[in-house]
Amino acid sequence: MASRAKATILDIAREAGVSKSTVSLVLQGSGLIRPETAVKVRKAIEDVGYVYNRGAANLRKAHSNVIGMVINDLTNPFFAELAVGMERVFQAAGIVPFIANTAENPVRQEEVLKSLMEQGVAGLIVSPARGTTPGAFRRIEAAGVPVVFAMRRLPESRIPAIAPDNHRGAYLATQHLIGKGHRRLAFFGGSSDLVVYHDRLGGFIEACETLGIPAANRTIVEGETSRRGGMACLETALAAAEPPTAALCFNDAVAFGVMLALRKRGLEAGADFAVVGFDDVAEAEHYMPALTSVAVDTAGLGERAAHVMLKMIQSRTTRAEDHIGAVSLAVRESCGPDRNARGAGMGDAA
Amino acid sequence: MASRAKATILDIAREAGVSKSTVSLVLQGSGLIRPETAVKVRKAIEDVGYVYNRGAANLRKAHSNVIGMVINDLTNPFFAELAVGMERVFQAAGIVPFIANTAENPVRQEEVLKSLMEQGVAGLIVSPARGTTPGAFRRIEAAGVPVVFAMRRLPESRIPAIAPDNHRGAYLATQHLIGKGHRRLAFFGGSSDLVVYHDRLGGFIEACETLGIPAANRTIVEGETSRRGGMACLETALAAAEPPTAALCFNDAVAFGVMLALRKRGLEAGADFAVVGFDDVAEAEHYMPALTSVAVDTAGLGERAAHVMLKMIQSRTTRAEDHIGAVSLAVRESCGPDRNARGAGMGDAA
DNA sequence: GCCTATAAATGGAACGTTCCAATAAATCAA
DNA sequence: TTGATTTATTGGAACGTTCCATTTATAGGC
Repeated sequence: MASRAKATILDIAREAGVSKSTVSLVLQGSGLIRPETAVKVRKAIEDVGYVYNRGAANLRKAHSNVIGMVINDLTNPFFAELAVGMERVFQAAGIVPFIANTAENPVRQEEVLKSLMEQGVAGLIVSPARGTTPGAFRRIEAAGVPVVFAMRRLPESRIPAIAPDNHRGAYLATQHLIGKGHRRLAFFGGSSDLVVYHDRLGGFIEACETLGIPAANRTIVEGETSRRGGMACLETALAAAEPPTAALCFNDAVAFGVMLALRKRGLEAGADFAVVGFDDVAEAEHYMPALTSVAVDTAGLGERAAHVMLKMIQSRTTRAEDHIGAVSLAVRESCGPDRNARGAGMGDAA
Repeated sequence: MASRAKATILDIAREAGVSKSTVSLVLQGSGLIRPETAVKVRKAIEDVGYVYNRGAANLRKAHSNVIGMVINDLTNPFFAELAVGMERVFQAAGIVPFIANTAENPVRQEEVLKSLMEQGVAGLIVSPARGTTPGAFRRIEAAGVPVVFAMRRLPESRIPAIAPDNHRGAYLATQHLIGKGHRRLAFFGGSSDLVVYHDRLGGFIEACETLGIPAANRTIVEGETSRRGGMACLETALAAAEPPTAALCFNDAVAFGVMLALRKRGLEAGADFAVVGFDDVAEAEHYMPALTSVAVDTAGLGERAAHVMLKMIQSRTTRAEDHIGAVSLAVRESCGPDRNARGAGMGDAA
């Protein structure tokens, strides 16, 4: 039924023959009201088709239970996995997080953050869009709303970040490639306006230097962090006089693109050109050939970020420790057989 | 700057030496205020670090500009694409949609819907979770909040739905398989508590009947709508005495699973067993072998759904026409060469 | 019986906006 | 000058909650 105008606690009160205060108490599950009264009120709530007005409540309480998750690219399954990890934690805490997508666009991000703030969120978990300006979170910090960065962070910011050990992951992957006998390596994808980029590229370079790959034998191609970007990177690199024989990719999307481009050229990932991805999304394992990738425990990091956020809200602070998650290399087929023992043909797949 | 307590329009008013009403007018971009006054007020807004309290505003206006998108499985790129299509439209309209994931869980969905309603959304676009009870939207309808279903709909519901022509899509795909010479067909994945399932299965069956495939030669295996589900379906089907030689899958995720399971058995999708997917997600084209799939123009349907929603909100109605989107079959490699001309070897791919 | 302690329910003042009706200031017609 | 008209600005009452301070009812102790 429900009349046209929305029902309020006053309507409930009238219906149940009690005061609005009593209804409010029932709504909050207070133990102060007599059970029979509570039952009566709850029946009235049902009868009038009441829906709680959180906006009005927050006006008094100034303590919303809404948490915003701002994601830079929802179509990248990596971020979807991250979001799902966080949701698990929030769900257990009885909180419904609202997800918003920025599509890697700082302007859009600005709008999204503004909207979330206006909505009165209790906290924000953000994977900042590429090209986010350093001041983008100043107002939010000033407002005292806790923020944590997930997966990505900003150059100089006091906002806590939850991210994998990108440097080490890249180092491990590069080391693996060099161990396989590759001497001309490439780093594909990403752009230097991302802190993660420098972390990962840094690990790549450090491994090269430590293990004796001179700068002349290193190809670095920036590019979109997408399949398309990966395809472009490979084309660029293969056009060189002495092209690389292996590549560490900024992320799995780029790696898939590289593998695709290889196939287009009649080359086989693994046998003809080694490719390693980063993030280890679910598909990596099922790709053909299966993609070697740096596993970062995406969902685990999402859970961690959510926990940190919960703790910050609870302790009313805007500060927290960074968390650097452990990484490991999931070795599969895409980085191919050992080059030192070449000519042997098939077999061997890590 | 910004003091501990949140700034309100009264603080701005004091700072700018005007009344709160004037500030409110400026905030709403009313043309009634003198430009110099507006400038002064805007400066004050900046100075005090004000953030608009939409909850308080909605209390008066009863007209929020928040739209909720409730998605049953964000990790399925298909739904992520849908969400992105909608976002494009809403962004142009200056609206920030909030996305919430139900993880295919009706209980979770209930919570999510409740939370969104309490937040005072202006409208809801929902892809209902599997197993949603018919009454799940009764309260929302009673509250007069416009709802549209995207991709999925409920058995008996007056809520408008935006979905592809599932029946026809399945018919086309099945027809194609039969045309290729297959005589024992399977339908893999999905479950009968989904309306879409019946639509797609219906198309499959109609094609079989029309084109002379007797019921005895049809295998129908329900299963999870995921890669895992697809793998299970194939195993079940191949265990039969006279196993099928081709399958139409409920969606692409299932199809990928089937292809994976084929590979595990040393069989090749296309050559040894034909598989066709549904939805045509971005990866389908890039898979190995490339997946034949029913293309539904996901992003387009998302945009359509968003437009319908906008129109409903604008015209204050809760009714709208269903929209059935056109479909087409994207023929690729996974359905293999023509069986009638078998033994010829390679060649032919759509 | 009265007084006190406890339990249960209540009225009213906030919270931060919007919007109507009203005021004040400026302009114009006579 | 006076009154009418337009242009800018303003006070105050709402919106639907929460929560404090009270009130009212119930029980217990003597």
